[in-house]
Amino acid sequence: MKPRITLKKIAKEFGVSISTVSKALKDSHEIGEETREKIKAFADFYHYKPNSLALQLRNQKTSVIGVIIPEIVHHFFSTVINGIEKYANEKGYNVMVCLSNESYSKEVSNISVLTNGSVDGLIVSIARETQHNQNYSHFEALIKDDFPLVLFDRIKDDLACDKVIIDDIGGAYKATNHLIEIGKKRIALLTTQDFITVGSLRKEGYLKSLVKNGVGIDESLIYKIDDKLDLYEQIKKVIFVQNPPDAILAVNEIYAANALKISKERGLTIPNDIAIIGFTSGLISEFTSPPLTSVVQHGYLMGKQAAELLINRIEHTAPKEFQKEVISPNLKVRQSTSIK
Amino acid sequence: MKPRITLKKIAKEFGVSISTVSKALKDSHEIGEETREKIKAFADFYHYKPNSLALQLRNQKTSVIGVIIPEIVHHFFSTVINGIEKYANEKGYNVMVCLSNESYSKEVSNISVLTNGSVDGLIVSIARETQHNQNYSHFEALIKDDFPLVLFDRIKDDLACDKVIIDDIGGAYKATNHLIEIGKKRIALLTTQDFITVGSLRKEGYLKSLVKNGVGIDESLIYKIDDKLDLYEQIKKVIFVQNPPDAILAVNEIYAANALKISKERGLTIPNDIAIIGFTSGLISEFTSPPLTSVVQHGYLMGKQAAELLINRIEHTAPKEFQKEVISPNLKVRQSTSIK
DNA sequence: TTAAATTACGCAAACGTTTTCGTGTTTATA
DNA sequence: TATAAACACGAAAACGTTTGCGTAATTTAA
Repeated sequence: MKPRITLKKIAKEFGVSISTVSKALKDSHEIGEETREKIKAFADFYHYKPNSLALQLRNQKTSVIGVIIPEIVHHFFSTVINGIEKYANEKGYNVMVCLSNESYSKEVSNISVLTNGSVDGLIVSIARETQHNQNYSHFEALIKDDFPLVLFDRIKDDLACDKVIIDDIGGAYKATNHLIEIGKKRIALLTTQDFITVGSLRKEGYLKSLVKNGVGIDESLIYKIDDKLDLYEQIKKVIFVQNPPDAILAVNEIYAANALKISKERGLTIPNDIAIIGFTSGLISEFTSPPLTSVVQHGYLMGKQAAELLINRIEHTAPKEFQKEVISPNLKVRQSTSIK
Repeated sequence: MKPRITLKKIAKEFGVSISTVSKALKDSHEIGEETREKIKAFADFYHYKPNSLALQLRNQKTSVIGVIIPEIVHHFFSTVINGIEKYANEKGYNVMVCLSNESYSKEVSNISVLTNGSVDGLIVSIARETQHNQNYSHFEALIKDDFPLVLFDRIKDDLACDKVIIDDIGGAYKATNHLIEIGKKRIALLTTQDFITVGSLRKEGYLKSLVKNGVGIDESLIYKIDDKLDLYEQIKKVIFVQNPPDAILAVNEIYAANALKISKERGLTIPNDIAIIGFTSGLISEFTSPPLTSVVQHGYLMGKQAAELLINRIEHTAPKEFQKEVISPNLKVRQSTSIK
């Protein structure tokens, strides 16, 4: 790479000092008109642009936001990033994305690298492994230093920072209510293992609805999918039984789409024999046949809000108390639950 | 945010010079054992970490890679980022992601911001608007300065830089051959407008296959979808005609999934009445019914290769001539083309 | 004609590092 | 005992900016 042009080089060119050049380029009236103009012309010709590292160091501000997410090949997370990027950009910030790949140690090292001065603040969705081993000391250290931090989606409630989450309980509650309204009684829940916060919250909403509607809770209808085992086989065990459920609430799109596929394989008609709802973030639900009724998650809005909270925190325009924004999901009714 | 601890502060604490502290922390034997140990203990206690801005400025190296893509809410692009991030991380680099949103001016400003010293190199997929107005001067400026640059997927052939692309011609060729092999004759092409490179390349592969197999080219079977108009209505015009095509090759997943849906609405059986293949990158094709045969694009590999080319360029371990890597897509045959 | 005001610029510190090259003190060698 | 080597540390430059302050030279006012 060709060496970039600097104030020093321009200064040498005209035999003036660096400060003269700097001021000239900023149209300071301290510098004589003639000098100013020739310096500006020269700088322009060589496309002078101030080195941002130097500026960042001097100003003690990078205008970069770090984002750490478990994975990026996931419609929900990429939507969130989109929201973050959009808002951050409007406010003059850039975005640095790091992936934890659900790994605790990667999350720790990402945080360590990013907080060495490269970013002004951090937006994080916690890795699965971290949620599992419950070790949040890397976050606590940030908080102790008042480092601007926003947690989203996968959060830890007792960490003292801004947060933005989806009302998972409400989403699952709405969805379950809907299934009950269309006459379903034996509603299976396809969820994750307990340590995944969103999974357990959605379960809570599901249970709440059952109770409120006077439908008995049948623990045998609650299936906890283990991500390490074969998905297809696990869901098969839900559907290929003597007396399959008459409805399924799945905590994500993939579970729902597989449930749909397997139900059809078993010859069940949808939604009459079995109705299906999934939490969604992607496009799959739209293109299955029949299309899947879904709890839609507004990732873009989530990203925007997270960025807003963070930037307010960075720029000290936030209230002293930490905020917790809750985003309500919608129920998008499609044919997998519309009984004529 | 609490002020971070610096060499200067440690130096003051012990009444030694900054250089002594720096050397002590690096276990230099220039510093006496006793001084060294107490400095290290102190630094450790206060979690001293060198400020990376300062290091970057001094070393004239950021170890950050800039990535500019048209959009991120797109399975293909997020897969590519995943590949970039993974490889870059292994090599000690971080990734800064910017979105052009298909806009020329946004692309220009992104490049301008990132090349002001914040990144060591750039990986870019060109915005649609740029491809349209054919103004590549912002790239030419980079190239003139020998700024490390890798273009992927949406490239411009005459720019002198490393590139990685998918063999779109080959992919469409394979797909069309496959349709002909299963006995189809009136194969429609659902493509983009001509200025989108990938669209026109895929068209080329399609035509090449028709010619090679002695199937006549019927221009009326080539449909150029306008992204600004309603997608559903445009595809409807392909299928709801007196004599619909007996096969469709769609240049992306969404076109294919919609074609499938509309074909079913019109009462056509798939694949007997009409076979469908799409270029894919996401998960939709897997969950439609029937699942869609697809040309799969290996975004992860593409990202990895782009990162590899770039880092070699940055670290001067690349050959002088620019490389052009071509990735061959696979044909994943599913039921939308399997005639028993 | 002299004092005051203005003009046009340079110096140097600051941001936080690393590293080369001293330099003064102690220890070892002849 | 004189000299050389080893030891332990500091000064300063360099990366590229910005900015408060100082200061010559010139112009203005009295």
